[in-house]
Amino acid sequence: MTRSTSSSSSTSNNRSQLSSDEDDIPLSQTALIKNQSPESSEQTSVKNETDYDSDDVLARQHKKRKLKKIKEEEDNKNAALKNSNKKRKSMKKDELKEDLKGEEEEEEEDEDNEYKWWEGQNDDDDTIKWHSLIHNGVLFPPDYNPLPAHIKLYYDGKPVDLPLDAEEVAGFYAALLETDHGKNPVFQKNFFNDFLQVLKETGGTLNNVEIKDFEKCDFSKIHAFFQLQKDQKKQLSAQERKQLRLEKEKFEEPFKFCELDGRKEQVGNFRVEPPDLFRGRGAHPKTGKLKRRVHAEDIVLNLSKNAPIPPPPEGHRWGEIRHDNTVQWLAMWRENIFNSFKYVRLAANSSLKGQSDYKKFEKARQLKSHIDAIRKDYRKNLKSKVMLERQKAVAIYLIDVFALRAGGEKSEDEADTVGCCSLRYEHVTLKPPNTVIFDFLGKDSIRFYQEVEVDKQVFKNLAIFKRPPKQPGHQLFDRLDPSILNKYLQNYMPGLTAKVFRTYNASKTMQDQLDLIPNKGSVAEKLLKYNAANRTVAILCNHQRTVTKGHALSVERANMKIKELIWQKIRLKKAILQMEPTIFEKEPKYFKEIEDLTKEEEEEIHKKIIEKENDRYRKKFVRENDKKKFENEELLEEKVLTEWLDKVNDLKLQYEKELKGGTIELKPSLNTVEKIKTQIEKLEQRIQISSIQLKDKEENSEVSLGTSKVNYIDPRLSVVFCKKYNVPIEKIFTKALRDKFKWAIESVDEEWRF
DNA sequence: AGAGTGACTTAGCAATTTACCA
DNA sequence: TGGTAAATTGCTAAGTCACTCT
Repeated sequence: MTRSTSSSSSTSNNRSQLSSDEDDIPLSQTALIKNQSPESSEQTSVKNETDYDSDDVLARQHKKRKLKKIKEEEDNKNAALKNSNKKRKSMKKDELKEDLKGEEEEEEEDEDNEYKWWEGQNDDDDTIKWHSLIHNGVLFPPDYNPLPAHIKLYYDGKPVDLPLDAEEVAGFYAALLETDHGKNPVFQKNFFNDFLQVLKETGGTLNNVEIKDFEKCDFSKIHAFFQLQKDQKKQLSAQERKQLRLEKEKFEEPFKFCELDGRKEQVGNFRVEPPDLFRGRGAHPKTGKLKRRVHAEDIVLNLSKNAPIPPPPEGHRWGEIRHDNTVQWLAMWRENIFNSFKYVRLAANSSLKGQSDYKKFEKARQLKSHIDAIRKDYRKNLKSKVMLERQKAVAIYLIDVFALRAGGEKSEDEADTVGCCSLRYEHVTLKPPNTVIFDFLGKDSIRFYQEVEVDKQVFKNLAIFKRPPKQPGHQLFDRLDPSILNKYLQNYMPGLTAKVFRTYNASKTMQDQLDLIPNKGSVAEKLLKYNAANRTVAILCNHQRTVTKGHALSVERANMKIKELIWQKIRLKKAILQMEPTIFEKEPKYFKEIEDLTKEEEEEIHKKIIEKENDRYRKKFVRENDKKKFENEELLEEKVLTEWLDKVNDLKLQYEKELKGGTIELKPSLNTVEKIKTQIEKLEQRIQISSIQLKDKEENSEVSLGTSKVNYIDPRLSVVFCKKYNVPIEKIFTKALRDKFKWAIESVDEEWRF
């Protein structure tokens, strides 16, 4: 038996795990046999022994026992899945949709058959990442779709005919014309250089227009065309959208999953990055450069020795086929901006990623039993006679207390950002007696600005590190780099590095914050407290986000809404007094707030409401007529609108009357004091809720909670919180996060602590 | 030890989907 | 029931850190 036949048949043993396709073709064979009917491919499957790639016999035997159990379970599942596939084949398309929906729910029930790596004993050796790996390669972006003939670049007012490859690049820029990137001179320069280069490679313009000057290029027609396309896409009906989405999904299906050690697992970024202009963050010297198209020839595939090799696109061949089971990636290529690698890897919910994640948090927890010694040592070493030791001590202090990153050296052609070890003179300002102002750009050019009080000795040391001849531009920690620091840290604990401190302090902070939350109140209230704890961590880690462009406006609106609610409440209270003036003596407190609303404020609110109402009716008028026009019905007359607006005017007059102390007219149903009071209570609740939401919104506007939730906070903390406080996990983890953190959700009890 | 490489995690923003409100 | 805002996911840039080679 040859190697390749042995592989395809051995994998067919496991294909029940992979029957994601509508038809029955196992993944391993779709790669081999194209356009073959399901029936015939089914017949080609032959039973075979498990066939691992590893030449390491010991490792093989070691794993065999574990896998055997899994295989048995798979076989059980096999029968069930086959049935469901048969059922599907006999169904019509629209029935299929329903069925797919139902099946997703079934998946949850199916979980007994799933591989739960966290339930077995975990072996520490993770140099071998897999024993068998089968996948369908990568999904390439579509070929360039040329512009219509009449859409062109203009140079100095003249239309330019570009070779397709150059047109594509021009299009990349045109798409960004109105964005910050498009307006950035460095971006423009880098783009233009590469654009000219491509133009040269493709033989220049087709109508002898010589392009020399960026300023003379007019991309606006291309830009407008893209805009039009976007708008048209928006116009699509819900059904058309769904159709497109389904088609896309079907197309992607073969790439979404792979087979890892016989199990079906999700692939993360199976799509090859499309060509585009490089969008560097911050002041990036290379921003705007052309990121070139990646072809099969550029790609290295990594899979089992005897796995079928997925067919490359027609007319192409793969760059290389590799069989390296010490790495997690399925495919990789070199990009042309930095000559670095891009990888296709497994999804966050995969067993490999899950295990790394688990190990990361366990490593951080391990730090608990060393942190006291480490802190004691760095306090002592702050006074060391040896400069290197002092620098280490201060650096670890900063990393521990302010959650700084390690701060590796960066090259000239990257954005100028720093971390702890790469801090420079100008990033730290000392304000006696012991205040330090940090001001620098960190990862992603996010500003780190903090004015803080530090340990006296740390302050002294920073002053020493800044002493002449040091001046702006010089390294603060001139004896240090992350590798020296990390080597030192390993003395305390194997695997201890600077980044472990971030994980440790983030999770520790979260635990402490959660401990402070009282177990009472509504779910909404508890969630708010959870988010507040989450926010503490995000602030510690300096996780920011740019305020959305509509933020100010939306805060404004929320404020207005609250004011309006308060006004409504006061109006009702006034109405009560009009109804029964004597009631005031009984509860003066209840009516006291009426005075809080000034005439001016009330007038303002009236104005806003009237504006809003007018607006609403005008929009309604337009909308209904649009609809009638579309359905060829008779249009509403202008008169109708006038009638509506007259009604609003009546309201306006009524308010004006009220403002002068006139009778408040309420809905007929609000005819007793009791009923009005109930209404007031409802309003109060709404005011309460809206105020809390607004506060949350404002406090969160510049803080990104997601990053710490995804990367730093041990998910088991959140799971325990949910269990103890009776909060549904769905309120805290999205579907994607529940999948990613399944190991945490299923492995923890209420007593667990970080 | 120092540069260079390779593989992995962490990061914010854009695009897309869902929820919500009148 | 459509339009808007919030939530979620997708994308890929930008870090960290181990390892290799000299």
